Amino acid sequence: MENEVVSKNFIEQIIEEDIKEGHCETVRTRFPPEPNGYLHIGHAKSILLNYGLAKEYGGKFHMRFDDTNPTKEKVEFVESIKEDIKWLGADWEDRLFFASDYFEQMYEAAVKLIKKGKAYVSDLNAEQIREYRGTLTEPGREDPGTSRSIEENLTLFNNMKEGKYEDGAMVLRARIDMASPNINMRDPILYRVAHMTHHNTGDKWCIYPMYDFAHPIEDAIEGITHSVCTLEFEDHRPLYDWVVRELEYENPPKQIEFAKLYLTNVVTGKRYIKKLVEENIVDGWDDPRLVSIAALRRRGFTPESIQRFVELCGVSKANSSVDYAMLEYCIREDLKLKRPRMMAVLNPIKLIIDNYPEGEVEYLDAANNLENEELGSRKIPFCRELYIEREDFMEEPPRKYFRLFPGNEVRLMHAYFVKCESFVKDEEGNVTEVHCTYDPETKAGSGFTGRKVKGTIHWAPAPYAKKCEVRLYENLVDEEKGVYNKEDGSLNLNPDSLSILKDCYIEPALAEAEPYDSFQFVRQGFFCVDSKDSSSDALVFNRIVSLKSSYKLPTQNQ
RNA sequence: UGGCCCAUCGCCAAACGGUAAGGCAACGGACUCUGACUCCGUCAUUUCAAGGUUCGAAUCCUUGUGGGCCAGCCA
Repeated sequence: MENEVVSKNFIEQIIEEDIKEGHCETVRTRFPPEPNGYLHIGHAKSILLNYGLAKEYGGKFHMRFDDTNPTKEKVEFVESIKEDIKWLGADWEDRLFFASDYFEQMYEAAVKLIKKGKAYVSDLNAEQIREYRGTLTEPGREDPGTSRSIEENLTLFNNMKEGKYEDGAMVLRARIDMASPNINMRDPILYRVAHMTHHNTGDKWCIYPMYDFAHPIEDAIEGITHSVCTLEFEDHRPLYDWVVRELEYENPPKQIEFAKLYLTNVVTGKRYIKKLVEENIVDGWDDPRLVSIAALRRRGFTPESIQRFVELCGVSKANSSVDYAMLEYCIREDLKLKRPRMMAVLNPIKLIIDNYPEGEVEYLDAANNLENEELGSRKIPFCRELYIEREDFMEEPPRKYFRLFPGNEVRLMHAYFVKCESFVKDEEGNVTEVHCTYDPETKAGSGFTGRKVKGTIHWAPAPYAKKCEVRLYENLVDEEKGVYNKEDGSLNLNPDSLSILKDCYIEPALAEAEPYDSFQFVRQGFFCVDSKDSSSDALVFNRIVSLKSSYKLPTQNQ
């Protein structure tokens, strides 16, 4: 790991060049979300990228809410966003900012532009503005407002601020180039009127700056050196640079764009998730099948696993979609050595050891994680009646089936070898009991080497095991058909995305598990106590991820 | 059909004119008290295509092709 050669991504290369050439001594980056929704895995990339860059170059990372449009923003979201970013491990220390704290400076900046003849008030309505803007292939036309004098513009803009106009009646526009092939440069709107209470500034303002005007100012005020954003803002860079230049900032920030993170077979669109929530297809924005930060946390993902994932994905300008398997790899990798490996029987069937004395119990020693001694050990009661996984017994086994079947011997993990002698079926032909004999000489830890078995299965002691609920998850959407329906754009939902198993048995040591605690359930995967629906007397576990398996039951193959 | 951006293995992604890293996935095999882990091995004679420049091109140029973004008083 220490010797891992990690090649620099293109942003690091730009930064190193900038430092080398003396454009800056160190870096200052920021994550600037609008508080209008919940964060998801895609935002994690941006957060961790910006935070990581600051750390890597000994710089500072800022948290900044880009709250310039009160019609879309809510405090509820600023709180959830802060919580998610903290959880992810991006520490902004005392550098928490709000774009709205700079409204005064932005207003003054606008006045400055007017005085330079670089901005004017327009009384065109929204529809007219659109008409005048032209199209992708035709240039726009001059706004009649351009003929106003500086004094008149100053007065009008002040009137806008004073609340003398209705929403939409007037806007402030930059004077750039109505014929530019880049539509963002066709006299973009700088300020609009919105009589609306802002979550931070209340009713102090009734004019609000547009993103394109506000963002470069925010960056410049905070001394951001590299303003990292996603690809769709590439066309805005000339405008970003124009604002910074016209306002004559001394250390102009540099905007750099990278490609967003997309995951395969995952739903991130706000509209879609909203619909899923409303139709009760998912259990809120933190449903474990979603990839919002809150959902990943609830599912049992760790910040470390997400950090690693983002790191592994890399940063480039190519639009791409990362395989979900990569995320699974990262969480398995993170939990592998950190978590106890316990036994849980998800789909139980009784196993009776006929030659084990009735009523007797012995407490077996079991290491919690054979690959990490620091995790210690626990005792597991062992007795005559156990539960084993229904899948681990077959009356007529296929080839290469190493588990229990009549006449076959397997190891009960942490316990003894048992040999299947017989089984019992009900009237419908379902196996209800498997009967075995055990060999006392084969006790775990005894050093027995007399013979070997091919299979080791897990179990839970019937009288001592605790019943619980386990939820298994698959992709929310159909992997075969693709995420979206080609006809109407709706989601191709996977009907099996959630399976609830209510009749599961866990070994007694697991009874004390608290919300967010996670474990490996041996041979099954990693599981986490659900933070929403679990209680101490009715535990609910979420499967975070299954273990990899090179064996498929033949029945599953068809 | 205006402008900007992108194209390297199934999926990410390096390579910066000197002869295609790495990870995920997959597939063999060894090991195994998890059919897990670990280990060992396989996996791009070729970089969207065609031309050109060069002793030498994934890298530079040209022309195509494919994909993304832009016509909010959203960010």
